[in-house]
Amino acid sequence: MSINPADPRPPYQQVADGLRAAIAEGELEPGDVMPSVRGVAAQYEVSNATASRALDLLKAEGLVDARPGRGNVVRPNRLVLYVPSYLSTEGDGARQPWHAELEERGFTATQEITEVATVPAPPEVAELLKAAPGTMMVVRRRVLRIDGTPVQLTDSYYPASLAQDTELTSPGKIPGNSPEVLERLGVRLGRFREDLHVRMPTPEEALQLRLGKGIPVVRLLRTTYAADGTPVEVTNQILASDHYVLSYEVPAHQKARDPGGT
Amino acid sequence: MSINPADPRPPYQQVADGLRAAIAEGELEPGDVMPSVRGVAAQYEVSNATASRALDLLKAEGLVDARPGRGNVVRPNRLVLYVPSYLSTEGDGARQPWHAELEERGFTATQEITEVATVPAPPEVAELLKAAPGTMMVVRRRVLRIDGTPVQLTDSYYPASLAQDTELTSPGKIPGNSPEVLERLGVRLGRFREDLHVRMPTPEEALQLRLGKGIPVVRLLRTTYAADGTPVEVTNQILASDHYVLSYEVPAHQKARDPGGT
DNA sequence: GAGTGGTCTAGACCACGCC
DNA sequence: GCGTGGTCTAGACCACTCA
Repeated sequence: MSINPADPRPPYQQVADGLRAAIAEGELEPGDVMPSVRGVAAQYEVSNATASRALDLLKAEGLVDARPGRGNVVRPNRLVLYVPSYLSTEGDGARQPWHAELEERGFTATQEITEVATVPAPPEVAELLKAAPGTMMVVRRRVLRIDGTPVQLTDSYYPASLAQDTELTSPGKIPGNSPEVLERLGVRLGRFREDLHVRMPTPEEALQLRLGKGIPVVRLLRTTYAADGTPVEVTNQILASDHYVLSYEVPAHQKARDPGGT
Repeated sequence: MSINPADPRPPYQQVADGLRAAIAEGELEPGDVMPSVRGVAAQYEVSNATASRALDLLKAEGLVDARPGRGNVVRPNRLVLYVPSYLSTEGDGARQPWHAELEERGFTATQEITEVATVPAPPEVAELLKAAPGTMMVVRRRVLRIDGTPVQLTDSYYPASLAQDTELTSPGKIPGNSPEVLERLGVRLGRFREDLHVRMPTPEEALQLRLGKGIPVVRLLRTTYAADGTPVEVTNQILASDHYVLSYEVPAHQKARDPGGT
């Protein structure tokens, strides 16, 4: 049970391989504590720092979570939010909105409005709203929490011309989700468009979403269009990826995205 | 230009902050080489290892890419694939499939079929295809490359009953994308469903997709349903996230996914 | 208090890219 | 050959958790 000096792979990677295999083969299950840094060092006959480096690798892969003073823990599966972009078109008519489903499953979903302000639109938002850069927009920032842990940062932007002197500028919660609110303002809705980018979090995002090492974020830019094609809202969401499965349905009469061959 | 011992944040993070700020403020642009490890160590008056650790952090964030022998480079933006799940429903009729768009932009898209085999279905695939676990399926594995660099690993599974003795079992390329092939086999298509998971790559995936540190992957599970609701294909894709923006359109008469308040 | 992870230092060797 | 990143060691201190 030690490293192989003939192997071209550096020792810390060999150690990481060994630990990873132990997880893959079920010797260690989600929630179990890993052998300690010093234990690993002794077992593989490497220095303390090298063992620690190996564990760092597993953290960066999202496999392991460090709890200082307690140990390194095989990361438990955290997925709770299964999020269909729109509810099934089949069968049984109107279902509950997804956050109600969460409560059925025993979770508590809360939302905090952190800021409501009128600001110059960020360039990307301005472009999606077909406005000149720097145009003033109403922004509503909020944090969505499941059982108290933040899982989503959401900034919604509305053209000031649309939102001024409406409930959208009020600092408190507004009943209904944003499509409902827009319809209440007399907007006939046309379609939504969602652009997804995936990347590692900024340190700020990692802090706000309490992300462990090795957990990416999804940046979801949703543009809401009125029936006449005018964009009326852009929402910039940052999702903690370990809490989400995003699900989309695409009707078959549209073309799918497969590359040429099969 | 050195670290602050009074700051509770460890030195390597302070150093990382300094370097990150230099990037954010445009002192360093994408493609520029960072100061060397030894240079950073001298500048901030920390040990060699600590400076290296700071740079490791930036790598894990996907901000920096190491080129041994040359230096650490501010990661250039790599996004090339803007991928609408289906083409615009507006206006100008049939457009080119997305890979043709790529070639218009001067990229070369190639595809290699790495394996065609009949295997027991992985549990997740079996479930989506509403088959018993372990049912035999035809799998077609392929790698999609842009200008030679692999950006997507794709495994398509078909029920053996459907695929047996058809072109789907042939080892070579099949003309047309998979919806076209399915229709050629007499399947009337109903809808597609795509489930997206985001995580860090396994070492194997990182190797195959040549991923730098700090680049997550998207796992996209697409199920194709026939018009009668029968699932006829499941595709398991692993996407290099730094090459993709995924884009979806959702008609407004469906409900959007916004949480309760606004 | 014993064990844990997190961090640091100083100095060393290697492989690689470039001139 | 020189500078680069990558890695290693040995030993040290801190903050935290748990009993």
